[in-house]
Amino acid sequence: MVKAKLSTVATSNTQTSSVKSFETGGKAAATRRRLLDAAALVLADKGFTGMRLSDVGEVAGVQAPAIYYHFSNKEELASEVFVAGLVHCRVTLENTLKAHEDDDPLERLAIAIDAHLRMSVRQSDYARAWIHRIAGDVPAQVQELCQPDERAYARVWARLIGEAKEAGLLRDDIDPKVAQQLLIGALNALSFSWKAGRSPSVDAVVLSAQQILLSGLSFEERDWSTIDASEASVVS
Amino acid sequence: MVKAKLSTVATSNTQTSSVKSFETGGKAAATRRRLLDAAALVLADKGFTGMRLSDVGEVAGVQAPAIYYHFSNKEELASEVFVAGLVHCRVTLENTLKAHEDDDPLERLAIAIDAHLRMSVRQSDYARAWIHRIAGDVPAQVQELCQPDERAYARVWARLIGEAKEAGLLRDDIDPKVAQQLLIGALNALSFSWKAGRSPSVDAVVLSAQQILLSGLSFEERDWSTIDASEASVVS
Amino acid sequence: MVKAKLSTVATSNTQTSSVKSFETGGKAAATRRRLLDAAALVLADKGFTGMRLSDVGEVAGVQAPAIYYHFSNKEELASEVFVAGLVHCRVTLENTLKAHEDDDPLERLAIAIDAHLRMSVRQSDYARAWIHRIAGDVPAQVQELCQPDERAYARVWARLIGEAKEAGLLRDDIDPKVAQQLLIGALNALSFSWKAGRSPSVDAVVLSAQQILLSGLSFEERDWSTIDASEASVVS
Amino acid sequence: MVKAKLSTVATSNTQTSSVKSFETGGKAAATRRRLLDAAALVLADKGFTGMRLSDVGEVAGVQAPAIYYHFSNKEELASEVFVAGLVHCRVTLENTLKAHEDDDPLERLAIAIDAHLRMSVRQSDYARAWIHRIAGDVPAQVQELCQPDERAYARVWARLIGEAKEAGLLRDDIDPKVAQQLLIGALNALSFSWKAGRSPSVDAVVLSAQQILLSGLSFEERDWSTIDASEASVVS
DNA sequence: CATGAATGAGGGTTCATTCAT
DNA sequence: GATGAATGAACCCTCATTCAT
Repeated sequence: MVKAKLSTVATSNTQTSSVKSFETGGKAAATRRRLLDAAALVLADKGFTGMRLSDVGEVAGVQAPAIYYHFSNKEELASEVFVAGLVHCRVTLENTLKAHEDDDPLERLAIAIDAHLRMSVRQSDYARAWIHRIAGDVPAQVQELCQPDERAYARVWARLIGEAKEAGLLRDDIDPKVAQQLLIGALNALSFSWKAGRSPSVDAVVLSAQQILLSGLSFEERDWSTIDASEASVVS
Repeated sequence: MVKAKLSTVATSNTQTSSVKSFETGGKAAATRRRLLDAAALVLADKGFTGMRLSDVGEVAGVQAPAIYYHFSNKEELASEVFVAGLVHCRVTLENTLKAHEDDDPLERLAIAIDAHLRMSVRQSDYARAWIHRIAGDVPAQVQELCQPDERAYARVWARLIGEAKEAGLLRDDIDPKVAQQLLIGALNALSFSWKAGRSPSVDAVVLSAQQILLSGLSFEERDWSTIDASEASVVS
Repeated sequence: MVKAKLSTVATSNTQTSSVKSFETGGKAAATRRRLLDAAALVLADKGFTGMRLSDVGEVAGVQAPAIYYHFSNKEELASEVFVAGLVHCRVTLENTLKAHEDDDPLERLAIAIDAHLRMSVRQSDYARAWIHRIAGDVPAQVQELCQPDERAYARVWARLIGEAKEAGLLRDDIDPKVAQQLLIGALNALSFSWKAGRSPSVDAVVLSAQQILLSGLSFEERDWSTIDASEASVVS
Repeated sequence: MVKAKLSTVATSNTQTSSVKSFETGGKAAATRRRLLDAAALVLADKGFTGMRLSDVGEVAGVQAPAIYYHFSNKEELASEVFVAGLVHCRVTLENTLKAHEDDDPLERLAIAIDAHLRMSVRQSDYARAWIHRIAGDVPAQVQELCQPDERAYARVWARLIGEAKEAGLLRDDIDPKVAQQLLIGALNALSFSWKAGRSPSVDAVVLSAQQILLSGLSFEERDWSTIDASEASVVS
């Protein structure tokens, strides 16, 4: 069984697939990728329990048992999708933030909000897949496999909020943990409910979210409409 | 087959139970209630797909097939739970707001936040059940049955936000629809991740949420720590 | 799930089934019995791995999933058949021997040979089922469940051989353990290859087996043709 | 597709392997042999139904599909193993007996018992494989392919017993057919249950078996402990 | 001569659902 | 009003088998 590194998969979603046979060398890797993509798509709108391997196979253009050539079971397939999504989001976020290392904490938060929203809204089923995973329908086995990456992703946000707090930019009476969960929850809800065509533009969503969340977190009054992290998110 | 109207069930949860045998007359209604309670509990932490009728039966103290005497299928049972939860939340919210009709829009929002969080965190499996339902694992049939009540609940919040906007209390550059989704999403995320004992106190969560969301939505700077809707939420 | 005691099942095979509803009270017990009978039949000529639950269901007159109402899985079903067979054989053997407690060891061995052969050849699929189990195709889980009863059955024979040895009736140079395995193996082979109509009569098989094995084990020269345990084996 | 005659394979096992690359010319034949050896090993302790081609491949050091270059399906592979085992046993036995042509029938039987036991216990997975096959888990197709060789092997024993009977050495009241099945069954049971280290020595097993079976078959009282066929069995 | 990749049939098992009692 | 017993659809997964390379 061929097993590509997760990081490859995680970032691959944003690349054109026309070069796959050149880069990854071989049918297996391509099929594996298609299966992950398919699983991400299905997970994104059915959740783990609702995902049938036959659906995944159909989307990927293979029979269901072919999945077992590439993954040892449903749990492993789903876990890899979740992990790939988490890693993709975190890496993208980290890269984006690295390009704004010298900005002040609030601006960095604004950039993070921008990046997270654009990723989950526009780009990847992987991101939507793991956002769904919050429902308790994920078996313990999968939960364990994802936990390290979930924590890693959460730590990025915790650090951002921590920076703001240390800089004295956070309102009093705000519990940082609550702030963090509220923040991520709010962003996920937005990406979840966002539907192309029927929702405000992504730009509008991003701007509103920044406005509300940053003014909410901090005393500082600024105009976030000039911040843009979109060029950075292309990096990955 | 005995079949109570949905509204009966929905609102019954807000009444004292001492009169149930008088009003609804007997064993059937009692079992029906136990099944709804059981289903709410199971839905709250397994979601629709993850809920097995045998689990519901076990919690309710009956065999699974007994469910079919009271509900025509799994979908109907779940729908009634969701609707009951939605109605309960909406009615409670409306009652609470009615007691603060003369307060200004931001205070009313603060009260709504308080009420919503306390309901979902502390009180009812019904509320937690429908909050979970955001995951797409609910069949279309169920979705349709719940839609009217979902919309009704959403309208309460839409009105609150609308009032604030008309009063000129909302920041510019904030799309009201986005604000609404962000708000509810943030609250649901908080109730979702809240775990007795391991999380900050409910009071702390409420306060932080109010602080962030209200300062985020409005230019006004206030201290929300004095607002308390808890006496109102006891009404239901 | 209704669960009859094994001993009931074990001995039930030799009773007329016309009274089952009177004795065991209920459809479940009857179906359970039919399933065990069916499984015994299938196991007897396909072995564990070769047994399909659909076959068992068909023979028993139910659908395959109905098996799960009575047994928790294939292993449990098979184990119960094996154990029932073992218990049936052992109990029958013990009862038969009890009726010949005062006979000398060789006569008791002759009686045991008679009983074992008649049981496995003529009466029960259960006996044939566990005789087949010698093949290694039985999962460890099943093996463990049967081991106590296998050992108990083996001990009966070990005791018989031990008695003969202590009475000085066993030839020198015969290892008792080897003798025991040879004995049981020989009997099982005979029951295995025996086919109604195409083989010598059961009486002839029994007589030859006694002749060979007892003369083989002991110096004593006797005529075993007068021994008959058949009346005893009706006991169970 | 290269397809060696069965007899080639069957007898090849009895030749020294130092010349194989010369005689059979090449990689294909070597792999074929490895596959048969592997299949014999797996069949010996899992039986036909329990044998997976992937297991065979793994033992042989090739992938499962490679089997299809050498055999047309699972049944053919197994049949060749069985036939090879049968032929090996028969040829060895015949050679051994040829060296004792002038001995009296009982001595020849003693030698045969010795040879059979040592072969199955010590030497070959092939022998153990076909002994297992007595379980009915072998499909009809395989059964048919093996039948001629099974009969041929059985005839060797039938002849030995026939000789004894004609020489007046067999007890009365012994059916020759029953004697034959009892004999082979007993030997197979012994080889089956024999486990290196935890069982009596092979010598002890052989001696006990001879003692019991020969004294059982015949009136003659002898001491079989001096008979030894081991030098003959080296022939093969 | 062998592998990589995939297929298709089928097996065990789960679960919503039914129906007689 | 509820249970006991069973059904049937569907799911995950295994394994013999195929075929291009």
